[in-house]
Amino acid sequence: MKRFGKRFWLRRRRSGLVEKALKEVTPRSEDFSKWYTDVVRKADLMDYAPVKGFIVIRPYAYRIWEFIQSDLDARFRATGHQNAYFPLLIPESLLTREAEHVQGFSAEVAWVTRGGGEELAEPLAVRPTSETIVGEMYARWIQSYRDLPVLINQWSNVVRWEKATRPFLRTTEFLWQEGHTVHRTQAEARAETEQQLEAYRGLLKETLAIPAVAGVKSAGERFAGAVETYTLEAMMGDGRALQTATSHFLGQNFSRAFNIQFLDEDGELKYGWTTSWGASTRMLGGLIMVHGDNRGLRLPPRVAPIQVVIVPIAKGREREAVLAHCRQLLQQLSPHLRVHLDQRDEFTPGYKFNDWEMRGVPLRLEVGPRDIAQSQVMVARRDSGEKVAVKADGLAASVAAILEAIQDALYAQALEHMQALSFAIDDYHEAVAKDRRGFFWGNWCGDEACADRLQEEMSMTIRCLPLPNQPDPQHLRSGADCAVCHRPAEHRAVFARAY
RNA sequence: CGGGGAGUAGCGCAGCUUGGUAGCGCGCCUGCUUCGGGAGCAGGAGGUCGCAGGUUCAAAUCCUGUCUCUCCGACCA
Repeated sequence: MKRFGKRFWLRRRRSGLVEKALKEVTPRSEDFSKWYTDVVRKADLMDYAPVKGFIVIRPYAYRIWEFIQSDLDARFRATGHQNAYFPLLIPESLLTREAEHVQGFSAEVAWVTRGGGEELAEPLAVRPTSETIVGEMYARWIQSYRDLPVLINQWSNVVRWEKATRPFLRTTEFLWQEGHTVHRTQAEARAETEQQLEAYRGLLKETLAIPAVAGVKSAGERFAGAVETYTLEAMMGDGRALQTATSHFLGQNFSRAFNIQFLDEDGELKYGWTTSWGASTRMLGGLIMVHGDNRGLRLPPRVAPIQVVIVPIAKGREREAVLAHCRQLLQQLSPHLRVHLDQRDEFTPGYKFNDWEMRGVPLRLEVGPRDIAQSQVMVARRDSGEKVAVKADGLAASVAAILEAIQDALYAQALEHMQALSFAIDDYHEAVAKDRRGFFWGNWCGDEACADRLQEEMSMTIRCLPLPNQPDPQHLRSGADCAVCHRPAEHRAVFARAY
């Protein structure tokens, strides 16, 4: 995707298109990246902070995050998890205890070396994730099999010094939740890992209207220190993949490193089996990139801070009457829905239409003298642009039904998009014909050399080895060879460019 | 971290080549008229030219450094 030079904009200016183009965002099809950065700023989702890679999450975006939080929190609680909070700073000696783990994170850890005006005896790491400090504490808390399982989640911020950052998708500091559990048996820990992946899948599908491919990460893409990493890969509007949540089976790697031992029923001292799982504010980026369009954001009703906006068409003498009517509507709908009445005097209805569309409000009610006279309101859907008259009688029910329909329609559209850009391939070069846009399902021999070749030649990675029930466009073809080296293949894999 | 592009009013930009009083559009403020897809007229406010050094009588403009954004790669949620 290339940027447009001065000549391009000069031409647009002369043609008179520039006025509109300046107010709108860059069309999505024209330059997806530019579109994305335009949208996150113009919809007041974020602003850049003074330090590289840090952003301010503005109230509108934070509200969406809160909906994600409460959804996940409910799911976690329903499966017996509790929230707790562990410290931000981790002593160097703790962070370095699990060999693979340190190696994976060392390059992106920020260190605190001074405090109270003095050099610290031991540098403190700003947590990039909390397995280590959690492990240290769990070792103290766990003595007996009767103490298991430990099912704790924490909502926190973490810092990873990234080289290239993008709003929400990859910021130096980000908000997330990280669950950390300890189990008596391997089977139980594995079940936990899968259960939490399902929780994320539920959030994505039911609340965020985002379909995803569930799978296992290849060894090269695995979380540092994990035995197995499960992932949900969603497809963005431009066909690239986004890892939206991960769930790790950590085996006994951390319990051995941190001495998380328990005396089992049989009198033997055993190491616990641990898991960790997380989802971050990156999901906000995914939400934007999956559903957004040329007019801006499109929010699924379940996470829309404002589900319904009422725009009065209040002109001349009828002004007060219309506003009064709108206030009444607001009263009527507010108990059931998140409704906002746009009473701003300084903007015309047309301006407000565009403004709320940019912010992704799912439904707009237009109320003018004509509607009042006919006992109706005009209802405009953000997802389809469709505008219809709806009877004032039973409006709350009608509106609720339309919101449900929008929620479903957004999921259906996203699913259709993912399916349309999912291809079965025999050889990785076939991706070129599709401009490398989409999920390419092919066989893989399991050799990292093939993954490297894919990376070098195509800038694509192995997103995951899909779980058995996933929507493979061609289903498993036994006996096929690796899409890269054409030796006998052991796995089915999804290849894609990723964020 | 490598390679491109860019930082001038809230937003989008011109001015820089050839140093000499900082501009335009939108937005903002006030007033009036408006209001069914980004309203009109009149008046007005707003800028340490990212930051720090240097050259010069004089720097937005030339030189050096630095910070930040952005795109394409490499590394990760």
